[in-house]
Amino acid sequence: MLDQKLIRENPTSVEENLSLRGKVYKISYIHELTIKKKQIDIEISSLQSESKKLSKSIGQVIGESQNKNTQELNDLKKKGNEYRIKISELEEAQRILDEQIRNEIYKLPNFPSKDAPIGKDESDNVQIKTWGDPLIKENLKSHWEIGENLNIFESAKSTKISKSRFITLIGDGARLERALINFMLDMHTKNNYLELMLPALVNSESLTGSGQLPKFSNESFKCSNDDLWLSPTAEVPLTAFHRNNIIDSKQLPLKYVAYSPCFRREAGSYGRDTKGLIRLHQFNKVELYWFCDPSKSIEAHKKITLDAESILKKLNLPYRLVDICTGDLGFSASRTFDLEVWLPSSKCYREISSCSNCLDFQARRSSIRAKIDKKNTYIHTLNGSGLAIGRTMAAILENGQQTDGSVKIPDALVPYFGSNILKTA
RNA sequence: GGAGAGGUGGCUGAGUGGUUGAAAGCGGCUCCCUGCUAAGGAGUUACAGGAGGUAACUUUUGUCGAGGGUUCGAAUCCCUCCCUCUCCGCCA
Repeated sequence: MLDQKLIRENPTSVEENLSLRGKVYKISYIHELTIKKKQIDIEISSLQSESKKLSKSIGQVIGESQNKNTQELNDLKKKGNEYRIKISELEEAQRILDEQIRNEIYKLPNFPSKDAPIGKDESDNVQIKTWGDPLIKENLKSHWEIGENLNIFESAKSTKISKSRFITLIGDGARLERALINFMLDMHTKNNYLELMLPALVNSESLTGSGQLPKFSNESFKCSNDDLWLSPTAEVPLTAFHRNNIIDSKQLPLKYVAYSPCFRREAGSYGRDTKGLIRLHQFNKVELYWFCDPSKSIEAHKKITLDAESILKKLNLPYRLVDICTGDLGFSASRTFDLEVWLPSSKCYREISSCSNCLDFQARRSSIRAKIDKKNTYIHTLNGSGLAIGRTMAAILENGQQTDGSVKIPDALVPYFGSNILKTA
């Protein structure tokens, strides 16, 4: 959420900053609302002050006299009643205005960072570096072909169980998924991340706090009988973990790692990535998350990205680092580095981690602060996948494939998987 | 799911309509005292927001689980919701 005070006092700069996303944002309406609301806030406060003094004086008069029905008292009470009516009218107006402002302000995305490359869409993203040698050969199999041959996952039965875009992992496939989760959690906890196992169902307030609601209600699954949704990413409960908290600034940065299943409706992506492990309604992910001092978030963003990268390096998977342009930034992000892993069958890099600095955008929505220099200050939040498990498995299958149809397991994973080769039983 | 009991400051806990943001105790902080420690004494100590000031600070509002209501005035009375505990039922 953007700062309401900034919208009220400097609407032009707000519009300019937002327009870096390559779209026009008109905020004159919300600007007027914030001005009106401020006036009402001031008026209410001064009326409350007068009314409070009056009530105290009534208390005094009653205390001093035996007779509780004097003309003086009745006049004072009458005056108090007038205050009460006036205040409640203003409070009603304030409530309506506040709701209108929230409705509007919650739909405004975060400001893009000045450091992010300016651009319209995906095609303007900037490759910062590559790591490893991309495997380029003819007759390479896709991961779903490999998976089918090895019988480690399948879709048809899963479609019967649920619908399309669900998958069942079988035997060594399930084992490999589990190995990847444990491997990543161990790596990150050794690197001073505190592991959390969070609720997979989250309420509307939590989704609003991290930015998924109200604008993207179409992208998550909702439980019809409750105010609960299937969490689309651990970023949601992680942000909500400290909602309405004032964190001791000595504890910053707080670094968390959480494994969670993620559920996404993938509305609007019909026909894309229909095969394999790339785009599913349910997938597993290990998420990294920082709550940090606002003055240190740029440095923290580099670190969280390095921490995600370290997994790809350990697994010896070729990847590249991409600086997401202003037009392609997610709603809550101010700057995002994507890690894209090489998928030889499609001869391209595919996103496997997205590391974002949200500045105080989520902290403001979720009211997460720390006392810094004696003032309660919204902290900065950063999130990054470390990594998406299903896509990591896809990359391992494709990059490790052997001519005999087996798959070489990366050395770092062998202790977790229990074998250095994945082949038909 | 049924029945009952609760939710008050960092903690324990008093407070059923009036100058009460809240007694008392513990804890915290400051100072004093004895060589150090232990013990003791005096004082001080909720939080959040707004406005003003470079700042120390001043001022104002709100807050006793949350949100409404009654009243000139609510921690206290009424309603709704959330949460915790106990018993029963169910259950991994």
